[in-house]
Amino acid sequence: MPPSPRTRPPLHRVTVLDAAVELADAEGIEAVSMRRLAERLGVVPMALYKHVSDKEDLLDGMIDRVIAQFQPGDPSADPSADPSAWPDAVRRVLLSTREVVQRHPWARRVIETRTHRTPAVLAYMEAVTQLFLGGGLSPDLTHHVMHVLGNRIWGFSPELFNDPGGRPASDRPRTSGQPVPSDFPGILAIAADASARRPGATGCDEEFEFRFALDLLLDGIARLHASEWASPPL
Amino acid sequence: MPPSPRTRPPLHRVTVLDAAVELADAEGIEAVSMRRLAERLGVVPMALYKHVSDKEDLLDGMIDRVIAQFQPGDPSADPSADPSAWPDAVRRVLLSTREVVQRHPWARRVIETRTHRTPAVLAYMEAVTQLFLGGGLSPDLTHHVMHVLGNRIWGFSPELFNDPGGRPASDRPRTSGQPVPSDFPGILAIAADASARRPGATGCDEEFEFRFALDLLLDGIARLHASEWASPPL
DNA sequence: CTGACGGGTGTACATCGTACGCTTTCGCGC
DNA sequence: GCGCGAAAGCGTACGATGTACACCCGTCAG
Repeated sequence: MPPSPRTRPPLHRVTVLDAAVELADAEGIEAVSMRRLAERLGVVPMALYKHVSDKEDLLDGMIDRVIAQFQPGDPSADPSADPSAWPDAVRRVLLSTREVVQRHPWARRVIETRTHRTPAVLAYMEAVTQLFLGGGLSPDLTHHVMHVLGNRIWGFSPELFNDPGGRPASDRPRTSGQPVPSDFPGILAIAADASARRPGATGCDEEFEFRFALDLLLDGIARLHASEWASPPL
Repeated sequence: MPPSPRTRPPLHRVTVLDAAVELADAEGIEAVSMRRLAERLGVVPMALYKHVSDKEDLLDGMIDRVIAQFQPGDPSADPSADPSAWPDAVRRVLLSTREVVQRHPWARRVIETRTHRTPAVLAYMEAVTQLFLGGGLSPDLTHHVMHVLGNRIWGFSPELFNDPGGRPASDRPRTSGQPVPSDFPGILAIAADASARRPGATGCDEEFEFRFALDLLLDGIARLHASEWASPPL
């Protein structure tokens, strides 16, 4: 039902979110306040609350809009054709993701402060997970590999699976839809495998994940060192 | 009475910072406002500005206090004794760092929002760098390895070396001291090597760093997969 | 005694997120 | 056409936050 014409077409969630993304791109994330955003949309601040439940929801939605630009699967390449092709597939996806994130520099910081796993985030994780599973990696290995892709020097991993990211995690109803588990068979397979291995455990063994990632990196580094690796010439 | 007794000993920078860390540990980082912190110190909010230049400086200082708990070098182990011992040394340092960060869960998020490279941060990076250099790794390889320890699934790396993290990076004078380059010979060696390889370039080649990290991980993962790796039994 | 200075005070302002209630507009069954 | 209920937008108001600015007071060097 097309909105009948008035002075200004009515706002919608995506209109608001895209305007926020645009604002952040142009003036940085700290310029994205409800008032500034409303002003840019020619509307009073409180009008926005008809489309996002609060600012957290706005930020969640902005990230969803960015993630929507990812290209998690290249449908032209059948993943099961060549079982050894998964590294290239993963490389392609991550490099394309990187390109998108670089176009929205603020997204990096915002992603790290998100405490909700929105459907878009889960869908992206599912897509990457499927690349590994489709390549024949076990759910077990895939599980830890997904963790590895987030570990870093500071001594923590960004808790992709468990949720206690921010303290209160206000239970105000999100405006975005709730994810349904069956949409994410890959993630589910991982979770099932993990809980079979550690019955009764809730969440992942972060300590193990950290050591796993660390050893993987140190092994790889030692191998490069032993083979006298050097930067390619210009 | 040399420090003549008054109702309360005067504040110092570290007093303020440690109180802030305590507050964050107890009630979460969002509880750390200038007012709440001042209240906890029995002082009026504006009094804090005699010890920190603004809130960014407060957060920088809090991180410095956390980093001060890291144990970057174990002096009992001579790093040059066994040239193949560097992986263990790195492992020890990172696991101890991880322990500290886990005691201050807010630190993870705050570190990621810092835009300044404070002396404490640089000192920590220097210490890790020295472990690799001391193990015989080339400055070239060490350089990229330091970047690797920060790359992740989302398509960005956390720009450890170059500084354009936040936009304006207010040039108000920080209350903390300015770092002097000669204190960081390891980082310096890396920078020198890098600029010799890419004359005229400013900053690191983030694109290269990302691909380097990605390939390192994918190689390691493929190797584990080929050897039919599985989680150790409980 | 005096004057500078470092630490602490008090007031004031702009900005932020958002609760609450009102008005306008739109689409639809009558 | 009419009325009505829901959706969309408006206006006011409140409490919190970071911090600029002017001031006050106790200490100490001269």
